[in-house]
Amino acid sequence: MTTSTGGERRTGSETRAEILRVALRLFTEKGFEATSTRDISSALGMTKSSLYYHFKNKEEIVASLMEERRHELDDFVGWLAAQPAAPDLLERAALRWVEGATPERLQAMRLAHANQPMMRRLVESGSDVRSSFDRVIDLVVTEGAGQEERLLARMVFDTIGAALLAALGTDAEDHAVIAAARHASAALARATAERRAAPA
Amino acid sequence: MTTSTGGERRTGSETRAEILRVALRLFTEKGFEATSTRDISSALGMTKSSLYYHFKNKEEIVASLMEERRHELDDFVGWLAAQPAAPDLLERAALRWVEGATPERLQAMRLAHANQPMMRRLVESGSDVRSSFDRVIDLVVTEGAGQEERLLARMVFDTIGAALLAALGTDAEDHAVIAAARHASAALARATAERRAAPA
DNA sequence: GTCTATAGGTTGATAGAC
DNA sequence: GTCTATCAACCTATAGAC
Repeated sequence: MTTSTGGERRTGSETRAEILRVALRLFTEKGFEATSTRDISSALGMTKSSLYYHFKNKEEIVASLMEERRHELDDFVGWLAAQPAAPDLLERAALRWVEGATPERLQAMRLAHANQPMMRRLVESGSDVRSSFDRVIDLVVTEGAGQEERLLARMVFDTIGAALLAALGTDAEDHAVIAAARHASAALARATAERRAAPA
Repeated sequence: MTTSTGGERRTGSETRAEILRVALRLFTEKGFEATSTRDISSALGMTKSSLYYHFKNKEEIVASLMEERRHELDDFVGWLAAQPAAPDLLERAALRWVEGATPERLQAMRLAHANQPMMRRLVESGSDVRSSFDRVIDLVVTEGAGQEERLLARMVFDTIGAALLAALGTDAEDHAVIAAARHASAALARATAERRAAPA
């Protein structure tokens, strides 16, 4: 068992993972720009320079953090693309996405929320989480859908994000966040389906 | 008509408002820490020093930005406290809150979302938007409600936040965001009411 | 792999002239 | 009210010894 407060012995290959763990916490709590490389290294009991042995620069740390979570979404897109069209596809898919949430995904979302401007920069420079989400929406929305319908579909999928937002500053635990999100996804998806069946 | 790109003459009393307008845009786009006082001043066609005539420091600019929006929430709490208890109070109150959204409020929320860590610091140092929201939830939730019920009530009220999150990186306009939020609030509130009537 | 030392630059903020 | 000039503090990142 190693701690992040320094002093413990580390085997070489664990160091990178520990840097990521500490950086994730600090970037989420204080923000990317407000967290210096010194903050990270001293929390680990090492010097700034050692960080640069494991990562090319500061941005690569956060990029690595996000890439870990990237595959989950791609896998989900693969599954979704293989599903036959059906009226309840939106609800089924959203629930699958929400219920598949792991603690790691929640933490990554907290990181992204706490650092929106830097995530935008990261997207512009290559790594792309959001365009994969565009695909999800395309697959789940009726053809020729308008701005508002697409927005609502996004909300059905991102109830975890919404729940995390609502939980900010409270002591709500992960399981409560996920339970609330599942509830919200189901309610929103059903309301959307009813609206399709009987449009105004 | 004055522009933010500099060169135009300004009367003295307008300067403060213009600084706020430009800072709001930059803090939202690039983030508080990534926006230097030089960025703000040069966007206005003045020097950094002039900024410090109008504001004590950088943080006071963003504090001033948030305080502008503060009264809206307090007014709402006043209205809500005067309402008699009723089964549909949650839905009515949430819809009132969502439909009363102004473009200024949306922008302030975008600012807050884009700068979560600095907003937390700001809360810790006095100004308090979130504790007012606690009062809203207290007034709208059944007595002795658990973590999850409170979280869901928060989500019913913060569908604008959720819609803004879903709209990130898209070209969705304010009216579409509000329309989606209204729809979501109604659906979530109704589902919550049904659940109360027939608990699992 | 981790260290010391340091380069090279930006930042928020102040003093004081006009 | 706005300017010029300046500062100390801090930052990311690299070079090179061990």
